[in-house]
Amino acid sequence: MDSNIFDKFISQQTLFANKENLRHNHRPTQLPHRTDEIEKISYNLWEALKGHIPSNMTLYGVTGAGKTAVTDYVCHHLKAKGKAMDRKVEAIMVNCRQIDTQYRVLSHIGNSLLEEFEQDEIPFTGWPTDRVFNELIRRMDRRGGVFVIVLDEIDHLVRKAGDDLLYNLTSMNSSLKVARACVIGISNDLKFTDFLDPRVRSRLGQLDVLFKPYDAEQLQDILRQRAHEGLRAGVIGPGVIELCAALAAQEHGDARCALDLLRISAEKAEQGGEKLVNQNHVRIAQSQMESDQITPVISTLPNQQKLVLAAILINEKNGLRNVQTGQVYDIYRQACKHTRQNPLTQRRISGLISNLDMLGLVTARTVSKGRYGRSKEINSCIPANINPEEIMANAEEEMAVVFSSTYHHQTSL
DNA sequence: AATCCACAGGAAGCCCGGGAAC
DNA sequence: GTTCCCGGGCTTCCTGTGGATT
Repeated sequence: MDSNIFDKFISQQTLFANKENLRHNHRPTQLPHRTDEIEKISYNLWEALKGHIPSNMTLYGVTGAGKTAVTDYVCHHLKAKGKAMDRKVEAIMVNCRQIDTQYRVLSHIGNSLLEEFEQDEIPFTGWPTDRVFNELIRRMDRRGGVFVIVLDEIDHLVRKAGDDLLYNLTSMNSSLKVARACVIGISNDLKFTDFLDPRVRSRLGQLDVLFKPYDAEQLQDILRQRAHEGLRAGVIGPGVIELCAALAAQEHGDARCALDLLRISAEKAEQGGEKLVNQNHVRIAQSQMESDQITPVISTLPNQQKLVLAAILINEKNGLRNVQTGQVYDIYRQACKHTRQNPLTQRRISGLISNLDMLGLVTARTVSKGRYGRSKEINSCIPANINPEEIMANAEEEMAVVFSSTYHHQTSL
């Protein structure tokens, strides 16, 4: 008798009706508590269907407040209506966290406009940026119609690469002969326009939409609606939705987080062969999510970054909190000596620490200690249920040796 | 009020690897 | 080949700074 390792999963009954519906990047049929925002955005984009140029927009709000989902939803409807009305309307969404330089954004948009018969992709490097820009203009004109360019996580790009891109994109209409374009910027940071050139600021901020974070009750509605589409009827135990919503509400009302919690909880219940998702599954899901977020980030860190992180953790293991940059640098130098590497400069390490801060692995607050200088107070934010040594060990063997030897060498002092 | 610590963080420039164009 | 451009990692040099101490 053949037995296959997958057989047991086939016979196991699933709690999901359609798991996709519980993913945060899924486009649901409706978005509860966002009717006003949808109304504002769609009213503006309605211009595109009339062949006019819609105003540029900026959407603000914390992560998981539904900015991306709403935009995606509206753009989807816009394109569908454009097709139905035989109007040329194109919406292009770019995530500026992944595509985070001017060159890459322009070439990405340009390449998404490739006609089927065309082969000439814009190369990922090599061209001068203005040539990429001109090529983009050419392609847009050839296609014609109105283009809605959505730049998600735009604050990230501006911080990193400046506002040249926004300057170029918002003044695009003067270069375009046939086509028309408008820009929608999506930002997690309310004050990101402070970094902008005033001209760009006024052009981009023609229309602002503020997304308030969801409160716990609104999150419950969202979860119920998604659960209705994604899970089988009656598999949710008492208090589960409420708990997911409450936990996510603590995380500044992050709907993305709430959905992940619910989905992973259901997965946990299913793996356990249970017919009902209970609150305990939510707790398990929550702790798994914490480590799932952090583990891959650490293991893919470049070597030097790992060393810096190791230096911070070594301090922490010795019971030192609120460590200063200089202290971290000292330990880092020792670690380099230990592994016979050339240490980088303190200036660079300072930058790497800020980097770790942005990744959420540590917190680095700049504080002034008066006479005793101005520095960063650095603390790790790696949850207790994660063993950093293990993650480092999973990464590269060389690095593991570095880490565990410095780690133990230090702690034994 | 002046001083001064221990850095922060900007600016400029170098070097490298990748690629295009001539 | 040579010469151009982009972007990332890094260094060097630099000016700026909050607030305890003098």
